[in-house]
Amino acid sequence: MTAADQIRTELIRAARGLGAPEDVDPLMERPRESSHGDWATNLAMVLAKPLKSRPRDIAERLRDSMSLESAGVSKIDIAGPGFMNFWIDAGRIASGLRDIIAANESYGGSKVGAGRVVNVEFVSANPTGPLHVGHGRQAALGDAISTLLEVTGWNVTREYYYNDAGVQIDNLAASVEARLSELRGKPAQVPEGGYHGEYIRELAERYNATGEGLSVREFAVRELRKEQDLDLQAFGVRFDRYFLESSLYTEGMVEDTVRLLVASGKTYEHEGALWLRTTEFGDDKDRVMRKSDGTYTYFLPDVAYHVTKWKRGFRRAIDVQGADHHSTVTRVRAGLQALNMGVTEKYPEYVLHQMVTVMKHGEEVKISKRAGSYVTVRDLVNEVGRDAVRYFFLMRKSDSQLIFNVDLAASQSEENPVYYIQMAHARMCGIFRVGEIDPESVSADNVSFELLSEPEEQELIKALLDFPSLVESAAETLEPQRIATYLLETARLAHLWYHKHHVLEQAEDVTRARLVLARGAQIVLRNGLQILGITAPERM
RNA sequence: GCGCGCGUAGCUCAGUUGGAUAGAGCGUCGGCCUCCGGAGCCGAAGGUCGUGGGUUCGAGUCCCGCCGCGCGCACCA
Repeated sequence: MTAADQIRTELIRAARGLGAPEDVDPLMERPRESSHGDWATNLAMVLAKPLKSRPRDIAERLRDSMSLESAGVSKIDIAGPGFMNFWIDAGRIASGLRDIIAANESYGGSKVGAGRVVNVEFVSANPTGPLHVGHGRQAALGDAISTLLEVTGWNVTREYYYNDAGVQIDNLAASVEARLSELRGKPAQVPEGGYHGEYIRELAERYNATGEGLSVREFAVRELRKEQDLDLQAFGVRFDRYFLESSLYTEGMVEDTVRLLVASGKTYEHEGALWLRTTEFGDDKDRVMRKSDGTYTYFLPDVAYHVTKWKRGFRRAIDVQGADHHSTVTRVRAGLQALNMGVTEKYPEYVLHQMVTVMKHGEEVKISKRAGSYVTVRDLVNEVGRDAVRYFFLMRKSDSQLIFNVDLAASQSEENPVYYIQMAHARMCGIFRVGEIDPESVSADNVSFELLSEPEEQELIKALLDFPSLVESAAETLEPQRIATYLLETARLAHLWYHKHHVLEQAEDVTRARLVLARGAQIVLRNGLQILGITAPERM
């Protein structure tokens, strides 16, 4: 049990003694000001109303009835409007390192997910061209969110939905056919809404050379799926399942969904089209399901697809998408509600991300050679490396626009946050290498933790001990950028400590204690990077 | 026009889900340093948190109006 947990328990006991409600749940927080102690609670202010007393009076009575020697509390102050500030012995704080060493790879994780299943769908690009930077942001986000859920005890399925049916694929096929026709000496126009990138020409050439007995359409989709898989591999993202939109048609799920929606009475015919009353579920206008030409709009297969998620047992599903798709949110949910099959209202959850702008030498980069009108994920990975691309995509919260500074991402200097964090980890490894010590052999037994009392040591240790609660809140809010920010700050503290205090060649008990701290920092930095899908090199 | 998102230091952005005197990096100014692993370290200046109201012990954070920017408003995805 951590010192904070002990204080909390004791606070609850004391508060009940004063007649506080049964469900009293004190909030423990770390004051940002060090003169406010190591832990603080606002409990006395919260209790002011129910107990009909002044916060400061309540705080005093709480203090008087608490016994906190075993938690290592050395002082309690009452400050401001009624905050209670707790000071903990330096040695007691440092002894928390024991948990880090013991947990090792699993430090930071928890079991709050309790093994429940969750489906995380991301990237889901149309197989109509190479992946662009927006897909890259989704890949980094989706993968990090998945890992966050995994380390907090969820059973995650990473899923990719291929829109391999519908109008965009028709456009793709027509575009390739136009280039093919050119190759064969008959000039042709790429159709309206078609694709113009260099890769379309390449596809036509390859089809012309081999073709392999496939239609242009089949060939193009197959080749582009292969290419997207290579992009994702280069980025280090793996999926557990690929779901093909076309299978929804071939297995009759689209038809089933239409039938069930009609049966629900939430549909009507108008001007030859079939509409769904999505306005009954919060949409601003009703939506067409089946067009007057008999084909379906995209949103119907989307609903059918999410029905399969529900039927496959996923009571929780998360979709990571670009914010330009945000209008699908109410529609898909409305469709699921209209089916009246018990799907929860907020199903699926959405993580929407804003646009990515790529900057190089102070100017916006808009085109790639192969894709023509946009920058691809592979361009970025080739230029700055996988780790930097991952970090830069994850350093901002998803609903902020993101400027990707290629020059900074590529630089091998401490101004580059990825390099800075990895360097901190490598430095910790360097201590063990120079000292010829196997880090796995570092033990917290018989260590004099009170020797880790330098301010830089205490700051670093507190940051390391905050890691598990940070991971939990990042997982709960689906916000990996919190991990990115935390790692940068923790790396800074590790660098500061490293510069000021030497580990090796000190008095033996000092060296032993500091090795435990170096080991703790190494573990936390490594585990944090792992959540973001970034490597933790041992030397740089 | 309607919907969603964003607006925090000169620049790029954090802000633990409502807490105390709003933080970091870069840049600027001043001063040290050459250290297990590399130009690193210390300090200073810099703010009406877009704006006007509201909610309460307490608001950058929640609610409403306005301004600015982005995205979306198809029988496209």
